[in-house]
This record gives sequence, structure tokens and C-alpha cells, in this order.
Amino acid sequence: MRAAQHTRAGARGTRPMAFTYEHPRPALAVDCVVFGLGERTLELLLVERDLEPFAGRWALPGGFVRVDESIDAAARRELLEEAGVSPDVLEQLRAFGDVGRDPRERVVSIAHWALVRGERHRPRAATDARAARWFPLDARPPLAFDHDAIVAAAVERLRVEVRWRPVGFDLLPEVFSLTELQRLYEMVLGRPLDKRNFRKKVLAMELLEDTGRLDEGVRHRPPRLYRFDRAAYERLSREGFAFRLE
Amino acid sequence: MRAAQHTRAGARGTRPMAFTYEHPRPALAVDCVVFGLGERTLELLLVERDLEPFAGRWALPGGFVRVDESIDAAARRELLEEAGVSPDVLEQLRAFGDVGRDPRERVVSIAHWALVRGERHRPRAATDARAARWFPLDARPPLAFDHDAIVAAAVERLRVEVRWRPVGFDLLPEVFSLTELQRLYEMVLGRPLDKRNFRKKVLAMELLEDTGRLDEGVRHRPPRLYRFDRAAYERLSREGFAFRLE
DNA sequence: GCAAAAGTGTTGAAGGTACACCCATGT
DNA sequence: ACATGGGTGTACCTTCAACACTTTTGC
Repeated sequence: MRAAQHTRAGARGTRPMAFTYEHPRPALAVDCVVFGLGERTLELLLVERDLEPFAGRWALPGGFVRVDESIDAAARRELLEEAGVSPDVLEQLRAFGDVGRDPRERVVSIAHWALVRGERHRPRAATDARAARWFPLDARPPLAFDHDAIVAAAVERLRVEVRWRPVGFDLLPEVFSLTELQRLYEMVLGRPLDKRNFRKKVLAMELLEDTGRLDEGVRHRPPRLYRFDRAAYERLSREGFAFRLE
Repeated sequence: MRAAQHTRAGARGTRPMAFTYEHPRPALAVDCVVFGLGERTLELLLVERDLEPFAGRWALPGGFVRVDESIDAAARRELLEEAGVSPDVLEQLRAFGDVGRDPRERVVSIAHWALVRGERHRPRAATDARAARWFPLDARPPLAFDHDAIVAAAVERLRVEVRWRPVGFDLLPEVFSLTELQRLYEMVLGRPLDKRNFRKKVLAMELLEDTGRLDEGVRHRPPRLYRFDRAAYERLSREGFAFRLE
């Protein structure tokens, strides 16, 4: 049956062409490192595996790429199926393809990283997963397969991205205080930032719109709430402006 | 036969496990964007395809990943087999996996970028290729498949890498003049650089060793020849130094 | 001596870092 | 009134960009 499928695919061109190659092929998967924002930690979305290998172990959400869907579509589908989330930002990280990384057989996984606004996404487990939940990034259990290495690479990538592209805003609620933004940067970069300098730089970019609203219901002076002005960002980008924060 | 192979692979674990998935799988390939340095241009290594589809068209060297080799090993093997080159730097770019990118069937390609020192590598054609040769990057023929998009992504990546990591030196001969280095940066970045400022910055990093030799046999004042001090770079990196040029 | 590229410093502007106190609110 | 985090400006230093002429060699 599988062989028959391949033969059909091989005959799809305008004239008969040989099947692309004769050898057994690696399986192709996607895995997603999904970041969210907790109270005072960066969080990571994990699923508890229901099947061997590594049944009962926590792992990155992911699965196999279908023959008729793009790689990114596969990543989004698996995230929705396995964990019930659909991120705003989802990009490729890189392929992980060591020969022994899956004990069943050769599986090459194209790792992705994604950001979701924590509040909107109550994860729910589904296909192949007993459970799905958030863990603080640095209080996560040891992961199945080579997923610890994938997470490490994704964290490194996030640290770079957040400084050069306005992706941090995709972790925050639509409206946020400058302190929340600064805390996000401190969590991601793993070091404290100077309050005055941080605010100066952020505001100097003129990408934050002051909503005029205050965050009441807090037991101290209520902070101003800002909104990231994506339209302004895209306009400025076209004019050669380069985002840079810390 | 192919199905039998898969079944064997599925039974390889410590206890019987189901085959990872039942569906037809995408084929997995690698493609390599290999940069070299010409007299006054950046050059790109291309192969002329011998087989359909796109027979007679120029394309990136590449091919299918074997089930028992890592992705990078596949890229190096294909480069050696198809074009007879073996680069010093070879890194993943990203996967290209649009459903229609190969007319035969679904093929996901993991693109790589690589740097070789031009002189050392006379390309020679082999497997599946009628010819292999260097083209000036911006005088290249239109490429097969989606390879033009892959090249564009690789150039963009190279532009970033060269500013933040000392990869440029892997395009130059072991010993080079500051003018050669500057010309390389100008080619990659696509803009002229100020001679005095460039030299000031390069030398301030203290990563170039003055060989004391001069490049004779040139019809003007002979330039000093420098060597990139990789050991010093690695020592400084461990101490937190960050390479940055332009 | 002429052509060709090598080599060399200074100045002004901008941006980065360090740093401490008062303010508005809830309890 | 006190606890909690919100909000603000300046001075110094480093870094970056702009800029032109003299030197050495081959022919």
C-alpha cells in the first residue's frame, strides 16, 4: 500500500519519471517549543506521552508530517491536536536529525519555536497525550528523546529574537505596563535590567501607544497601560528602522 | 521491499513497538548553498542537472538523506559526490517544505550554507550532475526547484553571520591583506566600507596576527599579510568577548 | 615620474550606562 | 503611616561616522 502510493506520486509528472529514490526513508516529524508567560517565570508547554517509547515521560508537542501538508501546517496541526493551542508566532528553529534520536527508527524532526499569550490558552490534552500543561522553563522535568537539546536551542534563539524583533509582545496581554514588559525581558535574558534605561529605550522607539488607561486593582500606584503599535512598527520597518531592545 | 525495510526498522527496539506511522512519508533531502570567493565577486557553486525534472538546468548541489546518516553527513557526502568539494564551514539554514516544490512527489529539503576557500576547490562534476562550476552570485542562471529562494535565504544568513561570527576568514586564504578582508565584507554586505574605520575595528579586536610577510608580486606597494588567530578567538569567546565587525 | 593601492588620526555626534529620589495607591 | 511598586533626569564615557593626504612599490 505504501509502495503503491509512492508509485502513484512518481507518475504524477508530465511524463513518466523515476521514483525519487529507492532507499528506505527517514520519517519526518515536527516538534514545538512553545513559550508562555507565567506570573514570574517563562513557561514551557509540555505533553505527557501516552505511547511507547517514553510513555509517561514529558515531551515537546509534535508529530509526523503528512505528505500533503507544509511543515508549518504540520506544526500548527500537531499543536492544536495534542495540546489545544494555536500560537501567534510559530517559526522554524532547525532540524534535529541524529541517527539514534528515536529508538524506534530514524526520525528527523524539524523543531519549531512558538509564543502564545498565556491567558488565552488553557492547554487540553488529546491525541497521543495523557496530559498537556505548562511548566516553568527552569523547573521542567527531564524530557523524552533529544527534547532537552531542542529546548536549549529554542531558548537561545528566543534570547536573540527578543532583542532584535518585537516578538516579546506576543507573550504579553494586548495591554501591558512597562514593568511587565521589563520583567519579560529579564526572564528571557536572565539578567536584571535598569528600570530608567529600559523605559527610555522602549519609549524612544515610539512603538508603544499609551492607552491612557491605568491598571487599577493593584495594591500600589497603578501603572499606565500601553499597547504595541504593530502598524507603526511595520511602517517604520519599511523605512529602514531596526528594532533593538537591550 | 521498501515496506519490508520499514517493518524491520520498526522491530529494532528492545520490545516490539508499532511502526512510527502508517502514512506515506515525504522524502527528505539536503541542498547546499556553497559560497566561494572570486577575484571581485562572491561566487556560488552550482551543478547542472543530468536527470529529470529540470534536466539541463542549474541547481544547488544536494540529494536524499540516507536512513543511516545524520543530516550534516548527508550534506557533506552530497557535496563531495556531486561537486567534489568539502567545505570548512557547513551549517543548517532551514527546511524548505512547500508541498509543490518538487514536481515528482513531496520532498522536504533541509538547506545548508557552506563556505570554501576558492583556490583549494576545483569543483568536478559527478553523480547525477553533468557539470559543476562556480558562478558569480549575482550573475547566476535561474535555478531549478525553489533553489532561488534557498539562495536568497542563505545570502541573508551569510550577511548576518559575517557580522557576528568570524566566518568570513573561511572564505579567504590562510594569509590575507586587510584590503582583501575589506573587499570580502563589501561583497557580502553589498555596500562600501570606510577603509580607516574598517581597519581600526578589525585590528582593535586583536584577532589578527601580523605574519610580518608582505604580498610581493603586485604592481603597487605590497600589503602586509595577516592570519586569523583562531586560538585567540576561542580563548576570548570563553571570556565573554563577542566578535562584531560592521 | 606616474599609476596603483597601502597605510595612517582626529573630531564631533550619538548612544549607552550608572545612579537615587519622590509619587500614588491600598491597607 | 507604611508598604509597594510607579515614575522620572543627568553626567560621564564609549563608540561610531566622516573625512584626505603621504608612502611604497612596479613599470
